[in-house]
Amino acid sequence: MGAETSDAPRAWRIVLEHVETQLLEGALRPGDRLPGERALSAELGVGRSSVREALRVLEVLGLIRTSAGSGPTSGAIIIATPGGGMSALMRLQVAASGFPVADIVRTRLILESSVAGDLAEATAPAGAAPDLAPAELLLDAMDSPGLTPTEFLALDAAFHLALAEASGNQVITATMAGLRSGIEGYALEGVAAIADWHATSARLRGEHRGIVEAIQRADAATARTRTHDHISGYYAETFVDTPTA
Amino acid sequence: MGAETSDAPRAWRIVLEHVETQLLEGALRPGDRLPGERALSAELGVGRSSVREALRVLEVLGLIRTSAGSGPTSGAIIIATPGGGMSALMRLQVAASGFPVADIVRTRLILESSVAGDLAEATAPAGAAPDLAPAELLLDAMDSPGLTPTEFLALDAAFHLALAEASGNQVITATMAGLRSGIEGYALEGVAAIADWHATSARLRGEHRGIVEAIQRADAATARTRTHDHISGYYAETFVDTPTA
DNA sequence: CATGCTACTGTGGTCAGACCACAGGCACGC
DNA sequence: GCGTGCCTGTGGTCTGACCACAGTAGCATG
Repeated sequence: MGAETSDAPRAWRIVLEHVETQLLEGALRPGDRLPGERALSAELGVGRSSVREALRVLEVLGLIRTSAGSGPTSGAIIIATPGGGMSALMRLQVAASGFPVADIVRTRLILESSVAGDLAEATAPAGAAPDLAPAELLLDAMDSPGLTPTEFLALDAAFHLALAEASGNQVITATMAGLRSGIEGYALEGVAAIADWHATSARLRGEHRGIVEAIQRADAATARTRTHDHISGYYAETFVDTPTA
Repeated sequence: MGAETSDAPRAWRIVLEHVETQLLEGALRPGDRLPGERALSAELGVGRSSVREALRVLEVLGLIRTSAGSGPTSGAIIIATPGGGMSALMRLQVAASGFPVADIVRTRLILESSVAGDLAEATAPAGAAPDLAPAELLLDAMDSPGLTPTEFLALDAAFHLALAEASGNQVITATMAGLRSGIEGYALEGVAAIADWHATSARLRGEHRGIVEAIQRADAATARTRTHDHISGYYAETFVDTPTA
């Protein structure tokens, strides 16, 4: 059977909307399994290839996880891991010149400063402090001598992400993961532009400690400015044209 | 030919990475046409269905636009419209409970307050003011009596987006478009929870004017707090549990 | 009766081939 | 010179086939 004769929205979109509807109705929840591709195909009256195109989209967007074989863990399972989809989106948009790197950095500045400030404010009432342990573990790991710049940057990224996670805001966490992915390539290139990596990494480590310290001291204003300066300082060192806003 | 025997990453991913590489190398730029599906299939040694799965992903992510027929506008053309992909991602993640609505609202709060403040700061040096005309046109449109709540909310969303666009940050613009899409359904439901829509819409209109006024007065602090209060106030009215942070 | 192995079944992954609708370009006829 | 219709190439879709994989049920064996 060829293309639909009448109005016919694209077949794969039918599948996508069907899944979205099921999700909204609560008929499908994280952890549930989708019907098999062949079943979905028959149920919706579209070809299996169209079903697969829709599933591929859902997979890239971090909505489902697919695995072959049989048993309860096989098939397409609803998950909700926004980080992956966000990363793919940002990476490709940067590659396609849709997202200027400077805009990504500016957005990081806004988001991360805010996260640090909120974390500090949440620390105010003693006892209700957010959990910074994961972030501090990463700081310790970054102190280990002999790290290559690449390894260091990976830990650096993980540290910033750990702060976002500590804030408990999943949207911000996923967005930051995506932003970071989008400029990962540039960050690695930027290392080459740094004259004295040893000095720079030492400074970065110190700044990280300073941010955590300000948060734990419940000093929101300092946490914000230190975060801001930390990020803009790094990009000022690696890029010629860096946003200062 | 069936599934690959050896390690073989999934075929569609090969296509995706191929396009991404071409993009990064500059071999493919916005406006360019991708090779036809059949050509790509032959070139990369994968089936056409696999090529299509990859193209579908790129399409949903806002990287390409496809159209049938012949001529220079047919085929898959590189575009970079991040808004669409971001919207799809957010909408589906909310549907799948990956993104709590409260987190989206909190993120809006951060982003939009910051945008308003930056806009005000950019206004400081006379003459270099950002272009708020599109936003003001929307405000005028919102003054028209007889708007249904749905129409009003659409204009409201467009107004907030216009501010983001005025800031010139494409990442923030796209992200805000996505955030908005993610909670669109909730916003519409929320209207029902409002006792006096007439009074509420009048208040919203006034708050919008106030934000623009503060920006034009280059009063960043006021622009920030007014934006913050505007957003959190609206959600406080429509939701029971609204973030106040 | 307990245990280990094997064949089966259902799942996604992939490919090949076919047909359709659509839109531009070209050649022919007027 | 101009208009009309065919031709070709494009995405869009479907069908049918096969493969690799993993769990499971059933059989054979101790």
